[in-house]
Amino acid sequence: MAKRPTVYDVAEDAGVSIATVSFAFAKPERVKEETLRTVLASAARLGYVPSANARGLARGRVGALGLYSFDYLMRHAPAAATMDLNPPDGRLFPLYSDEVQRGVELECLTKGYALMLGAGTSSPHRPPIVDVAGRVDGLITFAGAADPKLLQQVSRRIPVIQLGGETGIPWAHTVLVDGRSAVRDLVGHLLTVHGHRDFVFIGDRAIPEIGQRYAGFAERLTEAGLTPPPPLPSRPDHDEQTARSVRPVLTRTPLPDVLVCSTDQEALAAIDTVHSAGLRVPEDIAVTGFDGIVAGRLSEPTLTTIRQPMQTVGRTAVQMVTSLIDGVALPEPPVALECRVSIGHSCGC
Amino acid sequence: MAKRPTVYDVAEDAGVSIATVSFAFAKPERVKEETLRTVLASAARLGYVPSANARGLARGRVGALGLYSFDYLMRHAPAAATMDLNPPDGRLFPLYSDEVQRGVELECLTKGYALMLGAGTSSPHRPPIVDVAGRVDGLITFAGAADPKLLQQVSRRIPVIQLGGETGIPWAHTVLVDGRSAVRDLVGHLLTVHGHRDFVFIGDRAIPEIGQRYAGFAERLTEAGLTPPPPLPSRPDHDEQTARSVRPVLTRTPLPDVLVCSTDQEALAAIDTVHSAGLRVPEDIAVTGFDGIVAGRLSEPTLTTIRQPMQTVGRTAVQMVTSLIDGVALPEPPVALECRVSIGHSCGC
DNA sequence: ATGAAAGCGCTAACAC
DNA sequence: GTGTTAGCGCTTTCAT
Repeated sequence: MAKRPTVYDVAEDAGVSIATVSFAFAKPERVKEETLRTVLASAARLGYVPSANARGLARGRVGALGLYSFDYLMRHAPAAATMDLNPPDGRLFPLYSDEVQRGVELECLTKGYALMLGAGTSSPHRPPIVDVAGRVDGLITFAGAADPKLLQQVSRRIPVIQLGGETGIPWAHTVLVDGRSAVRDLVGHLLTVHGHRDFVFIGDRAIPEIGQRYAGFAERLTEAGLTPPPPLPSRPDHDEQTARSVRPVLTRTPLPDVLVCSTDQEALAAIDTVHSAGLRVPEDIAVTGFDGIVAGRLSEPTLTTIRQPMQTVGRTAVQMVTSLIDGVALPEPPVALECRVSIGHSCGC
Repeated sequence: MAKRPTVYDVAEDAGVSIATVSFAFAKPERVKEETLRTVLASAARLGYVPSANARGLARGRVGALGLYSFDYLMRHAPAAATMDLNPPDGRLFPLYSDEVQRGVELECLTKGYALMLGAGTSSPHRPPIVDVAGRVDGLITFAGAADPKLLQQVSRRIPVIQLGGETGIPWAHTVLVDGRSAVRDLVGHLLTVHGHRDFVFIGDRAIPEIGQRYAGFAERLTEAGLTPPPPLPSRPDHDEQTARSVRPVLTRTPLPDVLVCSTDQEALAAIDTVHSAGLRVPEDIAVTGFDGIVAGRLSEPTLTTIRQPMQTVGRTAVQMVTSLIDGVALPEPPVALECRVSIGHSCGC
């Protein structure tokens, strides 16, 4: 690690100017064949690795995108190495956000962008999201992961794409997913195939995406001549909160037919709650989710859910930011990605 | 995106010098209370986002680590959005490397480092790994993912940690996993619990980690008075190659008792091959793997395997690079992480 | 075809 | 406590 060689070192070693070294790497055709060879040879011998930061500074573009996720990532760590040895149940990894991230990674690679994740030194005046933003040409963030005020500030510097969340925010574009009609389909399945009539919805309608799902739920029930119940409060990242909402429901007589949950994580928590109340899924009560995460396929019973095209969501986001970076306007109105009902055993099928 | 505000803009707006702006963010205590407020207010109003690149350039450290993975990531993408809607079988994601990556991500976050993934502009003279290396303070790479020559070159500039692969390479440190004794345990299980005697090993002994696994295999068989067979050629990322090695084995009379595979991916490919030959696992022949990936728990039958502490591998790597960055020498000799046998149905249990 | 020189945005002495 | 200034390593006109 002695002293990191720079253009100057290479230039001196090759007996040329730093400009020539720069050209040798950037526009080889502008340099005489022989000079090129000399320069490249010196570079290789010295172990020259160009500083992408300096290049970024000089050019005004660094060639990297940023992805900012929830910090509850942190909570999904095995506490000790021995825990890591027991096959995990998928309740921790991979989650929805991980599959989206994978899509982002893939698209970045194909497009030749490096991807910057998470964040650094949380000095009081430089919050993580700002830190990431300062390192990249464009930013993708999960809705709700960062303070909207900061996001807005960041969006004055670089394009920002939000995954999920409200559309129509002037300073951020979003990738849309059509959860509403998928939930309509799912409720239709529960109504017609299973003959369910007594529905419970679990989830926080205040989250825009969940609001859409609830809308689909309510619409379909209304069409069937039923009165949609208000949603029961719950959060995907808070199993105990979900349990608190589910428990009272399980004492009703008669039991409702089905718990329609706004995410798979909540559905899995609900199933746990049902089980610990001594009841069975789906015999006593059916449960459905939304997302299509891996854990839903490892659960007992397997989860009936709605699958989002998670990787495609990530890829789409990358396509959107890179367009904006290149100064290309996004198509209006934005296309909403399609979801699909995925039948498991938890609905009674 | 108009014009990105810089320290100069903030300084002018706040009526101070750029140094004061810099201090306001870096060492707030060194600035008078009132000045601090003024500066922060200007910064907020202008939408100032500090450039991490410029800071990195000036300080000689950027506060980011790099992770370089296999480029066969690219092949693991759903070809179309509709494919993405069908619940995947886990054969594509998450793989071994994804779980390790997760560990790297988590540890980076807790340590306040940003994480740079994959790479960019493959100009002929700036290969991806060099590109990543030019953006970070330390690099983690999967063994075999990059050209050793380039790695060596990079290691002159920043510390490099290799995941798996040979130890004793002077220019790179590696995270060790004790696969050998775990395979010994697994073979012991197959010998004593199932009474197997006729073993087949599938995997490429030339890959250092796999070589270790084969060593454990051979040792344990020898102890039991059996003669270990030579390994059958195979690669984790090449199902057809695995199939070609397995097919001839299935025509032997009598059939071998068990196929001990060097990775889960090869084991899953082997199971497919057995099935398409019209045979059953484990009734006709048992199969075991190594790694403990998610797909092994979704397969039919579930896979008996050896679970690596994948997240811990990633976290350990981060701890190692950051130590090196801070100028702290690594303990000698390196500790090898422990693996554990994970029983599924594919061994006959 | 190659070199000289002016930045890119920020940090860190050092001076006031 | 705050301002001046010299770089950090590279790109990029503009000359030659």
